[in-house]
This record gives sequence, C-alpha cells and structure tokens, in this order.
Amino acid sequence: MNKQPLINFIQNNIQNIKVSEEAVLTISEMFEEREFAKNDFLLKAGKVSGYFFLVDGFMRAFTFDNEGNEVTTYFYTKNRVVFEPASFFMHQPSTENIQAVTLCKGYYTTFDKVNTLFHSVPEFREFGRLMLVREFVAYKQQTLAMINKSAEERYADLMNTNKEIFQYAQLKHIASFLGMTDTSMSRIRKEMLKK
Amino acid sequence: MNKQPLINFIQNNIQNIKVSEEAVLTISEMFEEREFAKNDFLLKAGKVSGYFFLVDGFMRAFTFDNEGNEVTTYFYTKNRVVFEPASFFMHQPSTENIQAVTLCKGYYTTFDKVNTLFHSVPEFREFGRLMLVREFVAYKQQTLAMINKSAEERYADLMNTNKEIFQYAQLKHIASFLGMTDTSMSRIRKEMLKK
DNA sequence: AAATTCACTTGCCAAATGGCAAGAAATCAA
DNA sequence: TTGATTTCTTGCCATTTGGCAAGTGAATTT
Repeated sequence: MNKQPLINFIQNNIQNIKVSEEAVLTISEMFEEREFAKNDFLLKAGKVSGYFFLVDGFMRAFTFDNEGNEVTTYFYTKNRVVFEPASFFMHQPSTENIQAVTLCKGYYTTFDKVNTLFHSVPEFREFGRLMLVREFVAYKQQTLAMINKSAEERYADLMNTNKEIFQYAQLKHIASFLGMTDTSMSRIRKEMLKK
Repeated sequence: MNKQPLINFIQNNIQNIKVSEEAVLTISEMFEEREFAKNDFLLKAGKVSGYFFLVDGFMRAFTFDNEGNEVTTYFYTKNRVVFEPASFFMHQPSTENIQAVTLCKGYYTTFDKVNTLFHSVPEFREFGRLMLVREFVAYKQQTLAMINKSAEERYADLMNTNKEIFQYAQLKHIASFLGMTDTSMSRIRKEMLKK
C-alpha cells in the first residue's frame, strides 16, 4: 500500500519542519486507502464527517435550503483535504453531504485517529491546523466575493480562478454555488459568449 | 490585575478538562488587559492580527470591495475571541479592519505568545482549536443563509438570531453585512413595520 | 444655541435576477 | 441504436433590488 502521495502532501504543507521517519510511519498507519465511485457519498447529512485526503478526482458538498432546494456549498479538487469542519471537530451530525462527482481516490481516516495523531505527532498537529485555517481562508474569500459582486462578476471570477470546476461540475450545481438560478447563469453564459 | 473572566472563559470552553493552576498562571501571564475607546482599531488592514478576548463591548470587522465600498464582514459581541484567522495564523497582513463600535474591554495577546501557549499548554491548544472551529462554523452558517435567501429573509433572520447587533451597529453597516444597500434595507424595515 | 455633519428614509425610475414552461441538447440505459 | 431521462437554454413577464437625489431628523462640534 503506497502512501507516498499522502506523506508528500503533509511534508509539503508544514513549513520549516521535516517530518521524521517515525512520524511518517505513525501517520501512514492511521490512514486507509479508499476509493469512491462516481456519485458515491463521502459524507451523508446526519453522519459525522471523516477526514479524506483526495489524491485524485473531484467532489462536491451540498445541502438544502428552507425551501428544499439543493445548494452546492463547495467543490473539492485533487490534492486537498476534504472534510466538514463543523461536523468533524464538534463530532456533530453534518448538515452537508459530500459526494464524488467523478471516480475519487485518496486516503481516509476518522476523528478518533486524527485526534490520536494530534496528540502524538506534533507535525501532524501543525498540519491539521494549517488545513483548517486554509479551509477557513478559502471559504472567507469565496463568500466575500458573494457580497457586493453581481451574478455576472461572480461567474467570471470563478471562471478565472477555478477553471477546473467547469471541467467536472454540472452547471446547475455551479449556479447554486454562485448563489443564482441555473436560468440566470445560462443567460449570463450567453451574454459572455458575445464578447 | 484580575484575569478571572479570561480564565473562566477558557475553562468553560474546554470540554472535560480542568485547567490546572499552573496552566492558569502561564496563560494569564501571556495576556494583557486592554481597552479600546469607541472607534479605536483593534486591527488595521495591512497589519497582522492579534488575539483579543472581548470581555465587554461591541466590535465590527470591515473591508473594501473592488469599487471602494466599505463592506462589514463581521460583528463581535462580548465573551468572544476577536481575531482574523487568515492573518493571525498565516502571519500575513490583514485585508480586514476591526474597530471598536463601543468602548471595549478585554485581554490582548500576540501570535508569538499564543504559539508559545499552544506548545506549552495542551489545554490552551484545545481552546485555540475550539475558537477557530467555532469561528468557522459561525461564519459558514451566516454565509449559507446569504445564499438562496432574499434580502428580506436575511434581515429577518438576523433580527431573530442576533438582536443585540441592532442595539449597537449602524444600519448601513448591518446592510452591507447582509449584502444589500442601506436604501434597500430601509425599505425592508418600512415593509416589516406594517406587519 | 446655532451650525455642521452624519445617519436614515423616501420617491422615482432603471437594472438585475427569478419563475415558469417549452424546447433543444446531451447523457444514460437497455 | 433507440428510447428515456436529465441537463441546459430560451422567451416572456414578474419581482426584487439598486442608484440617485432630495429631504428629515438626530447627533456632534464650536
């Protein structure tokens, strides 16, 4: 079982600290290789989130608003840690679903194991904090753009900064992610073609 | 110098762990009592965020969008930790400002000191993670509401869940926080009075 | 207390976005 | 390959929200 991609990712995401051989081994043991077929769920609403390092594939998080409409809250591309912080760290049932959009490969673990690593491997603790902070920062930037930008600007921004999303995700999912209807987004696309 | 409110807050926010006397002392030493007069800045854009436990008062975070409009990104009520996670944890200049809306009292410290505490006091490490997770969760819920809710619903939601914000904040700041113009919000208020 | 500034409201109209339903296109299943 | 299902687009019109500028009222300064 080759966990090198996982080790490399962790190593690359801690500044100034070389992960010791021992730590590498301890970490490796706690993760298991896992695949998700297209449309399989990494996380279902009501369950507690796990921790998944996505080596290859594309995932989508979504929930439902008051009127029962599906709302896409996030897209995950490869070389990212995929988890729902609220559920994972608070051990609470998730309100979100996370689903494989394409075939997904990576390494999976649970809160208990992550917690063990947090207590026993300082390097991993740093790594965990960095992942959390990174999620937060990314999320904040994304949402700041939502405020005080028009639907068209939001669409253009996503096109420029996250082109790979358009490669994998359905347009209606991108639309709800951007806080607009698929109808509106379709019109925006039409307008932008003209230019 | 009485740091009991700080200790109590930390104690109350770690599950299942009693903070030792020694830890209490170590933590206390790292924080200094601090006051912010009305309109004073806890954080200015371009500076690196500190860490402030707000014992009493009300604060507001804001930044500017592409067109130069001020956008309120957050309100902080008492008994909360006030900091900008992106800047604080990544040691990067903040894009946000945090300003005292009323006279504010609390305990202040820097990244280096928090880091020292993270490494030397496990209880504080847990506390720090909980604060970060809590910020993230709160932020996520807030922004989820922004998507797929009308301006009127967003206003009503905030009224129901965070009434104290209306006690202290200016209406135009609440409006930009809710992602609408002050003009629109004024009209919404008028409509809601009728009911 | 008067002058000045700032926050908020309101009327008028324009622009952006949504809702619905029908049709076209793409995808999936047999 | 064909039929069925799903996704995406489009036309028509309604609704929501914004922009501007004037007006009111409250707070602050001198």
